[in-house]
Amino acid sequence: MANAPAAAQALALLQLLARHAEPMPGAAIARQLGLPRSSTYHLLGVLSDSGFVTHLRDERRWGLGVAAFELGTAYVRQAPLQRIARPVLARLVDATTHNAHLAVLHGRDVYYVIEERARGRPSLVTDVGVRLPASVTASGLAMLAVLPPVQVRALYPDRGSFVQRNNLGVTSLTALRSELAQVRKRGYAVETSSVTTGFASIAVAVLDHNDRPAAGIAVTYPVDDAPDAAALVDAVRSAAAELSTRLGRPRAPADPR
Amino acid sequence: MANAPAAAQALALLQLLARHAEPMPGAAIARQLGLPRSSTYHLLGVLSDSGFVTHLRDERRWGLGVAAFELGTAYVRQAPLQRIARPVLARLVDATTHNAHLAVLHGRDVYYVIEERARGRPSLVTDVGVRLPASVTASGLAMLAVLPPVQVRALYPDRGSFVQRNNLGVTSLTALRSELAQVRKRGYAVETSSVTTGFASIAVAVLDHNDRPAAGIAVTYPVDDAPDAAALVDAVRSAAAELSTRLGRPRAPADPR
DNA sequence: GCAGATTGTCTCAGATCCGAGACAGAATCG
DNA sequence: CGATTCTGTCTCGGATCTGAGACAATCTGC
Repeated sequence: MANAPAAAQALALLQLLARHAEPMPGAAIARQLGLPRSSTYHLLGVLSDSGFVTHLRDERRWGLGVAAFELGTAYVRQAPLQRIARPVLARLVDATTHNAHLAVLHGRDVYYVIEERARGRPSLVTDVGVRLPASVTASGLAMLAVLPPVQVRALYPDRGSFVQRNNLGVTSLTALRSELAQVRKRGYAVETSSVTTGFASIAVAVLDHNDRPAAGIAVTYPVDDAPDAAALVDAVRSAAAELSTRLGRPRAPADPR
Repeated sequence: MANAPAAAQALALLQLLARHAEPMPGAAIARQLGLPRSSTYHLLGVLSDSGFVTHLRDERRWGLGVAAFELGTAYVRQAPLQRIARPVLARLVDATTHNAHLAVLHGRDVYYVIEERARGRPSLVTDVGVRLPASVTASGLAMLAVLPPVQVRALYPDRGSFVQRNNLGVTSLTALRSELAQVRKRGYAVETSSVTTGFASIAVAVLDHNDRPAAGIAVTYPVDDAPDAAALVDAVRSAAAELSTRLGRPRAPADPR
């Protein structure tokens, strides 16, 4: 399918603004998008007419507008991912008898969108609406592992970007990269006690049709249970593959060697 | 400025999806946007490639994607409106000695993005992050009053759309329209005790360069204080005009006759 | 206060896109 | 089970856009 280049550029502009902590000057937007200045101001005009972008005239900068906010909250309300994921997680919970959850990557955080509790299992901190640092969660590591390295680097520019939890979790980009290499090698991510002391998680990324992480799916079990990890891995992987397929990805994630 | 029609259409598509409670079939999207089917699938392709839209293949529907979510939360994080509004609200609080807040319209709710407390005044329910039904708040009424009537009707399709608070607030579209007509006539909105018993608010909409409500700005005072309402109205109106100008609107809102 | 830099607007023609409609596959209906 | 409808993909030429660069206004630095 051919592109609608102006549409793609407008979306890229929005994503550029979303990645920055502050509104940006028009020329910086053009530069970072690699667009002619006239085309950029053209797009900014279209985006501001529809409310996606706000021109802060006195600061001579451009930032996201209320329509961007509305889009984000409509996503949460409409919950397209959850609609198809909920039955998948319900089956995963039934099959494994452990809690399962679904999270989306959100900057350096994960944001939990489904928490499915197994019968007789305790509620966990990974409840819907909660955010946790991606680098200390299995879901987060699974998703980070399938991002291009430059994007991981952009997320973690310095040691100050890292947050630990329960005194656990990597604290440098080198350590993170090493961790992510292991995730890729295994085909799944794990964490033990860094989210909830005494609990461990196994997670796999759910990939969209462009092989980007749409979500991470995980099960959490008490360390003392010592369950059949290989069986859990298979179950989580199957669930992730099913979700990917339903999101339009042509095939399941490659099995590890 | 001429249009980039594909960009504008892509944004319109996103807003259409945001307005619907559920993902939509491709042909329905085309129909409601008044676009040729091939152009619509074209745009859906661009939008799904960038993650703004998700194709739910089994349901044969299209819904918002994770990139939409990221945009919304980037808006909240970046807070372009708050950046320029905060000093304006601080001055408003100083000048009036009452609490002031800023809210954005969000479907049938208002969402509070700034709460500026005056010295010696109590904290109110209208704290940052809180949502309240627009029809029971002064800020909400002020913003609804500047929406086109068809948009107001779309927000409130039936009596079930209305929510009261403290047994106050309109409960029908006819009553709402009447209320909004009064808001327009006065040039500001008021509510008494429908948000917090014993407190009243005066609000004015902050308009963007297309005369759409970017936010509502309000002061809240105890009813028993019986402050100089005309002075409060002037102060709120000035603050709203200042914000509108900084958002690129050419002139302040017209004074009422 | 002035020169230079930056921001934002505008023009218009060569380059490129958009969309009517054909087509194929899948789902629905009787 | 076959007909009909719906979904999604694809082609290609007439219609329209994109972007180089000129210009004006504003800001910054000296």
